[in-house]
Amino acid sequence: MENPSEDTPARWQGLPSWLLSQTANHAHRLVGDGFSAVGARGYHYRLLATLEQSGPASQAALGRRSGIHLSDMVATINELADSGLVERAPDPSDRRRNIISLTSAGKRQLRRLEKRLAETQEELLAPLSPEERQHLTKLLSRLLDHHNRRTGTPEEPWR
Amino acid sequence: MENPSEDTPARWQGLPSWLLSQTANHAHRLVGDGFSAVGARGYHYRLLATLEQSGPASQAALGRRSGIHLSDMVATINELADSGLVERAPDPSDRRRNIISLTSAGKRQLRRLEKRLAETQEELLAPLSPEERQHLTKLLSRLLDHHNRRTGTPEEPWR
DNA sequence: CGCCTAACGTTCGGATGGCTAACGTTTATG
DNA sequence: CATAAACGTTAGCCATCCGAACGTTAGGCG
Repeated sequence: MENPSEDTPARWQGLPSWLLSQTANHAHRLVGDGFSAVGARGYHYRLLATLEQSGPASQAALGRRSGIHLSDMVATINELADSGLVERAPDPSDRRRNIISLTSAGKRQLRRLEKRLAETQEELLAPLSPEERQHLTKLLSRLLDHHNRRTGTPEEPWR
Repeated sequence: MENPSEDTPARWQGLPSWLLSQTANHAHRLVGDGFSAVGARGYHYRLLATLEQSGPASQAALGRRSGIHLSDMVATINELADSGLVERAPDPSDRRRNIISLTSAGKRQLRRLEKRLAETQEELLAPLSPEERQHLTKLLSRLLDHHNRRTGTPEEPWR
């Protein structure tokens, strides 16, 4: 009795929101696998990359720049600090703050993660030609921009 | 001290995997908001839609068709059954199975969810022209197909 | 016929990413 | 000085996706 319709494609499967979610699932899985092969996950990469780019900063500032929620920052920094990839030091000029900085081990880990990430992009976009990849990127960027503007912008909202 | 680089875009933000994930997040949020306005969530819609399309079936069969994990099916059906949108009856010909069927209230709910979903697509794709929407859909479909083939195909794996 | 495997439903729990609420400490501002 | 704001922290929720385990029931095969 489970055979009468095993070939019906289900109508929602053509919806952009569905395609987007599912494709993102695959991407998420690929990225996650790549990261976990090096003992990390998305937040770790985002934080390390933000740190390298912004330099040492307070947790709150890092949260703003990386788009990681403050309450998740705590755990993320704990994990990275436990592995010696990051250092947490009190800010002498403001005792509310911790100053987080990248260690050299952290930099090395970041290099590894970037490598994985690059490989993942290849795997993710395998079936598309270079032009198609570019086109997809452009379309997605426009969508993202639009919605980021509608919702509180994640980057540079203050200026 | 948090100003020196508030304008650096962060390099990962151009990666397709990132664009995909973030855009999907927005989509997910939009869809979820639409659904929750009618007291439902994604799994509910997927199950109801699958039910209408396949007709009554066992939980395992529905799980296969809808792509919902068996262990999540239980809770989903419980919730839908509690709201009277779905009925769970033992299969007289196989005592291992429950036969799940859509009630008329369930059909009505499905109509509502479909309406929301359609509105959401509009909202999601607002900044794109019809041709661009089509192009995006096509590119995503190709990606999804590719990866679904690589991973265990979600639909019709047995045939 | 009996056994063993496989399918089914169920419960429990984990991972990831995103988010809210509360609270104490510290700084800045009116 | 007093009040407001920022900071870090803890605790918790939600949705989707997933794996492990277990008892029950059917089916296939010797």
